[in-house]
Amino acid sequence: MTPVRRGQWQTAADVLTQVARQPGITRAGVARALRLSTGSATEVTARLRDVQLLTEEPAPSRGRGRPTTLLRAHPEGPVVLALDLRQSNWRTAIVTLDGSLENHQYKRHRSRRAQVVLDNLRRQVEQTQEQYGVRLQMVSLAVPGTVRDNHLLQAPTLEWAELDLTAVAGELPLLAGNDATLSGVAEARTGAAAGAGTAVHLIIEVGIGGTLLIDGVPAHGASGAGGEYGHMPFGDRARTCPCGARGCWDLEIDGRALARQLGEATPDDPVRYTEAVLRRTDRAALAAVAQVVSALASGIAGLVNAHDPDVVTIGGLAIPLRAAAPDAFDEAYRGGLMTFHRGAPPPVLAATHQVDGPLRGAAALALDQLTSEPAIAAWAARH
Amino acid sequence: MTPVRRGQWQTAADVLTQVARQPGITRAGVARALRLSTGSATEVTARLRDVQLLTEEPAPSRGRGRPTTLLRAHPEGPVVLALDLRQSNWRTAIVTLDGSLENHQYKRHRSRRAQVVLDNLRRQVEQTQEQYGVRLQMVSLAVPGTVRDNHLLQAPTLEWAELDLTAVAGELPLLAGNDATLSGVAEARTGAAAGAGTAVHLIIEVGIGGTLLIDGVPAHGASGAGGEYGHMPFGDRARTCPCGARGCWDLEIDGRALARQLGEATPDDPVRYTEAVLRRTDRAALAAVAQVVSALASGIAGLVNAHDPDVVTIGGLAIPLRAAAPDAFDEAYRGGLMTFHRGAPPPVLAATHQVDGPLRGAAALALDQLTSEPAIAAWAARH
DNA sequence: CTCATATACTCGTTCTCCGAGCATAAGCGG
DNA sequence: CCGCTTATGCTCGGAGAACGAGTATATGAG
Repeated sequence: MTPVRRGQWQTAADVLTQVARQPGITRAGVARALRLSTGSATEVTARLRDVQLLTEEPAPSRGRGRPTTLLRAHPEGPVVLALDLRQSNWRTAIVTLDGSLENHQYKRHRSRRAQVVLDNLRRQVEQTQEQYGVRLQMVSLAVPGTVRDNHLLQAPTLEWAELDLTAVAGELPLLAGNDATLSGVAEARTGAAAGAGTAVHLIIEVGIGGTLLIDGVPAHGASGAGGEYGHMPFGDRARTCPCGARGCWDLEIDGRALARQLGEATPDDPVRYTEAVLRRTDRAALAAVAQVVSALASGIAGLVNAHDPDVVTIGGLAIPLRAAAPDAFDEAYRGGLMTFHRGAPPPVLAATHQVDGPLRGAAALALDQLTSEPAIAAWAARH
Repeated sequence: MTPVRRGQWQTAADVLTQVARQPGITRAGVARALRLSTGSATEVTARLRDVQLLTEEPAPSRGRGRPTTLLRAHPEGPVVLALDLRQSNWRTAIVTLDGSLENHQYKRHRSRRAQVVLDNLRRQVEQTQEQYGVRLQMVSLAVPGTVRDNHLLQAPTLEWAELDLTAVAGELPLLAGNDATLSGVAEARTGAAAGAGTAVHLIIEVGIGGTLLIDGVPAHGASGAGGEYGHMPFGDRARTCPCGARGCWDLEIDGRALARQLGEATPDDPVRYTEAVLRRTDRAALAAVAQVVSALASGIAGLVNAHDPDVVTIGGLAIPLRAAAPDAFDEAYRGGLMTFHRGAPPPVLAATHQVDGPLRGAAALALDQLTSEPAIAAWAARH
């Protein structure tokens, strides 16, 4: 075995990163993006073919010139299993090196008990391992809760206790992350925030989740629990949050807040409750919605002041909420901005990936690891 | 001129980055840190000597073995002029490639008018250029205000209007940044947050400034205005901030907040006023301080929830404020944390760089540029 | 004084990438 | 239908960086 030479696979890794980030890119396109000479492009792609990382197929011609090739994942190349665990169902897909998702599956939970669900996920991993063998390199898991070092610390929608997730992947490396964070990654890579240097992503379901993204990379914090914007004290200090803190923004912007405004009981399912309130046309409902939308927008303005993003993306219930009270949103948003931001406030865009967001984000972060130089070098050493 | 070869100076740039980040590091130490073979270390240092970027001097021996050498800036190598503009004075230093500050100067403003001050800074740059010639590669400037693309947008303490700062550096590249952000960089590189992957730095003078640091790099946002944590709506929405927004945290944690608590007029100099209140021992003053400290601590807790930092560093008046009411601080800090953070809350440490922080941070960011591969390659091409 | 230790220097080898020149596969226009 | 244009791919010699093995050197320990 040859020793690891400095940067031996660096350019190859760069090529794979391009391929993973821009599915369907051509060989000539990669060469342009990385400023590779045609000679280098030939050599690098040949090397990647040799070690079963990529194949090439003729690209549909676009104008004059010698046709180039599309870079595709090798049929014997490495894959990642992406899992998205949701409240009532879960999704899986196989991610290949060219960034495409295959073998999409959607399954409902029969039982929501943690052990049962995790066993099902574990079985899925085992099945995938049987099917793909050593090609399966990694498992990437999106979870609706706070994740820290592959431990689930709290999951309000699932109502699970603290939980170690590593068993799901068995011997394989696991990459567990918060679903809101991962959907932010998807937006920043291929969605509404594509190309943004700094982006803030927020998603309302039960409470609010989100993440700060810098060049497409989430600010995951010391242990992966970054992005819990719902627990910043933007709200009324008199209210205590289930998280243990007081005045959390969370309490001001979802179905629970609407119910409070309307003097109704705290709903069991805040998402459905919110959707129901959004269908109402009575004055009280409209006022409650406007109030919640204002709380959302002024919090967003605070985050814009703090982070100066190029763009803010919103997902989940934030989209219909804003749509229901656009004026209240705009007023509170602009009103919460520092003066110098008001000239050209960062746009607040609806997320383009919806249900697929977490899965695609999980896929993207896993591919980041798989297309890193050491991972490529390790794979190449075995072929 | 040879075309830029991919990574031609990459290892050399890595070596210089090490030297700049750890002043006084030895050649053997760099080789260990970068996992270079002894042969490569010999070659790279020789190359760096040849192009007048480094010199070596015998290192004081530490134990057995052949003595190694200290890597020092070359006497004819590139330098940066670091400037720290403060309310009543300004500081300068020359920064060399090995990260050391030379020729420290401290000057009081004769006039605080923007044009006069900027002219003085400009003159300093010109003098430095006369003295150092082409060795002077860049000017790095710390300013007590919001900076965006080398424009000063607002500077409450200086009471200046919006202002273009580029003229200060003349033809040279300018790197202007907020002083609080830069002092955070200093903490993250060589201060209390050294080694932290994610750090939050906060500093109270008039209002609160700060930054989120990821691997020692500040999250500067789309245009360099990131880190304005003082303008997150942690406070009372009834109050309007000079920044244009409402409920800003800023209004709850400095001398203006103390005066409001005490029913006194808004002070002209909130810093001195705060220091005076901190010397008082009457019940009203103690209560006001406790209130402000609580507002500070619960805001910090919110930022910890959001960013999950390894460590929080505080500077300026935040240090004596916390010292004056440590119990109020701890209670509000812990009380504002999400439950899972309470087991091992990130430490809130006093900044170790005090007045030198902005200057050292400005120096560090400038050196990041100067020790980047393209800058090294460009310099080498001329020697 | 000798040995152990840590580091520095030398040199041949390996490997990647480059650029120049040539080859190739399309579309375009007469 | 045949050259021309255009974009891309392939080949090959060369440059340069980094490595490893071997050797040299300066210190401390016993």
